[in-house]
Amino acid sequence: MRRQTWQRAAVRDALSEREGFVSAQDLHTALKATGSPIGLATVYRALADLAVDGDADSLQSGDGENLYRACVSQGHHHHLICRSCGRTVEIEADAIEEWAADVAARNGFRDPQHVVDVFGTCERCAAAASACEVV
Amino acid sequence: MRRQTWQRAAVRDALSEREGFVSAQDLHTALKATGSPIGLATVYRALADLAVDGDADSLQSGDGENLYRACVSQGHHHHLICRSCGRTVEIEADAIEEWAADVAARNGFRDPQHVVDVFGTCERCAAAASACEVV
DNA sequence: CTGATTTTGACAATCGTTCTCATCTGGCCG
DNA sequence: CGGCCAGATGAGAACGATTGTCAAAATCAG
Repeated sequence: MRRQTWQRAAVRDALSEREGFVSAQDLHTALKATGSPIGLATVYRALADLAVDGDADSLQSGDGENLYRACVSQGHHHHLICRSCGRTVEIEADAIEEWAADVAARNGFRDPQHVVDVFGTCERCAAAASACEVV
Repeated sequence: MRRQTWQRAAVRDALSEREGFVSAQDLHTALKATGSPIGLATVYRALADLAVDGDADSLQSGDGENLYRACVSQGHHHHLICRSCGRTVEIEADAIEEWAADVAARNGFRDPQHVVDVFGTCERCAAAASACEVV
């Protein structure tokens, strides 16, 4: 049975306060900053649990970190992620689901799962970045 | 300028002998097994170079490893990967490219990049696995 | 061949994550 | 209410993949 502890609640709350994906380390740092004596290992465990329960989404950043995000829609969906600020838009695409299933089936693969995420630079960051670029 | 060394060639060859994705560590082990005194750091560097040059594809496995694979088609494409044996099928999907670009544009995101990979269990492995399952 | 420059490789360092284990605690039962 | 016990916690060690360091070796242009 899964127990109700203030640590889990703290992790869940901290996660839902963020707009985009956060790393476990960041979340731990943030929690510590608020005075929580929560342990790093606990944050990892809580996040893993949330991900399993479908309350959070996880993906791996390019540099070997696991990122987590509180999920609004419970079902299967994908993300459009700003590579600069981490802001995230949830997207649904039945067409993709079908395509993936179809491709898998056509090649004799069973139990298709897919990783579909789109990265980009959101308007806000694109504007900020172009101001700095040495064009 | 990039110099031509037997180590790079060895890595490239070892990579193209494999049918699916391999981790840097595996490749290093395999090379060592053939008697090469090649160093681990060198394998990592060679793989990173290959990936940059477009001669190899890289992706991250679920458990924090970078996997590499010699690429047949040079252009942009995706993969259908057997989660059990690592066998890989290259797939192209213009529809996906368009969809990704469209989604990005509709949400005001610039420079869309996407991660689209399908994992499954290939026929061979599915057969092998079902034989073991405690149904 | 020679010299400049890149590459190599052994090993240490780093970084994210997981494990260990003693301790604590939530939730259920009497 | 009090006790019990499996599950949860946390400090720190352990771990595994990757990257950095730096002297020695190898490559290539002239």
